[in-house]
Amino acid sequence: MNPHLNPHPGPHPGPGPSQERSRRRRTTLLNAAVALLTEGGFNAVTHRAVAHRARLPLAATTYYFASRDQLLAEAFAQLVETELATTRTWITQHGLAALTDQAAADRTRQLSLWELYVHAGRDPVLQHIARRWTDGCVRLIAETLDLPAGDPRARLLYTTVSTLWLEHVVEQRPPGEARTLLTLALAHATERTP
Amino acid sequence: MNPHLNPHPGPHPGPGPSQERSRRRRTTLLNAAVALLTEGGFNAVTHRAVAHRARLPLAATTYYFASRDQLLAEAFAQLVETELATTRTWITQHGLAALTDQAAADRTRQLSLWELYVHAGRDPVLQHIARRWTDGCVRLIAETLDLPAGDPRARLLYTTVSTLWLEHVVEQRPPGEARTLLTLALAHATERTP
DNA sequence: CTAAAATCAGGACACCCGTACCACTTTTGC
DNA sequence: GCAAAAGTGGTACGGGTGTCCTGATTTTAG
Repeated sequence: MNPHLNPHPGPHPGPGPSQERSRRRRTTLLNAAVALLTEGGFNAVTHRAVAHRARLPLAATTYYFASRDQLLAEAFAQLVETELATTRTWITQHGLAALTDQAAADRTRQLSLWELYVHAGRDPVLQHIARRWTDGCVRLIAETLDLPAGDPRARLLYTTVSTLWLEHVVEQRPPGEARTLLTLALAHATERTP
Repeated sequence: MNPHLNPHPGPHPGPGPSQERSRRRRTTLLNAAVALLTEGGFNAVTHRAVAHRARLPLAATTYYFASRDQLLAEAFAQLVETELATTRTWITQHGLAALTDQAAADRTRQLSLWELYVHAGRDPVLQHIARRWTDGCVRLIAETLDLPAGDPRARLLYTTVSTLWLEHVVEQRPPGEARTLLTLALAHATERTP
């Protein structure tokens, strides 16, 4: 009776048929979701809002993503990758000591990143993306300081950076204190390298 | 025409009339909101859920709280005070070095606390409650270490504690590494006090 | 070319939400 | 005692949401 009996429509795995347009639409939707996420954060990512942003019909979102949660998870993953890349170039251009100023640059993006990070505490699927974020940041710091992977000093320095980021994004304190604390932590991490 | 023309009904400021029962009901609602918040976090706090939890009719929530946002704000404030008190007694009982184990004790409560903390980045009303949380924690650490208020070492130590808390709550890593990092940070903060 | 599979698009369903309304009872001030 | 104010509770409204269904259209495979 039904023309297609697929319980979950969606694009089939493997080499799909009309991938050209199809994949483009999917990434368009994902980009729209990320954009909405960074602007209005979390609650702004609805099927309707994403579809409208991508100039696609409502059903497209349910067609390409099994559920809103999966859409949110992929958007979170992409956000993490983007932010890691941004931070990497920031470090090479301005150095570690200026890390606190980076959060000032794109506050709204960091805000939604932390929003999803905390939300990962309730969703095991998001949890490993959250770990990827932490590990990525620690690795970035370790590489910059020429420390071996897993060195507790890099790990410790990151804990300070992380809180300073989060506090700036949430509490919007004047950036002076953050800079002071960061240089202090940086001194601790590098003063005598055994 | 209307028996009461109050645009916002609610209990009037000042010494209300039948305060006995009224105030009790209000705190009952607030406690229910906090309970729901710590269990299901954020989205679980709806007018209906709170009223049902408090075994009160739906209209009670809108009667005692101008809006859901205000209810959430008061619940957040109470959660912060409760958590600060809990942390204070924990420190006096187990010491600073065991702070990371505290997050393990009541993970869900800390989770919702951080949820609202991040949400404060989008709501100026919640922002100063978030500051109260940070300041309270730093003050607690400074007092324990006998450092003057505003000493950057206490502030720096808190940045580490904060991230370790958050990471435990979100990523659920094994607590061993957290303990190691905390003692390391503690050593930095206390090794030579000028 | 043709039939099947994939994709598209619009609408509809069922649910939950915050809040407002309104009749009713209790308490308060005089 | 008595009006007015405060408190109470059941219900309804309007809006937004995720998801599903059902046709029409396009693309692929033989």
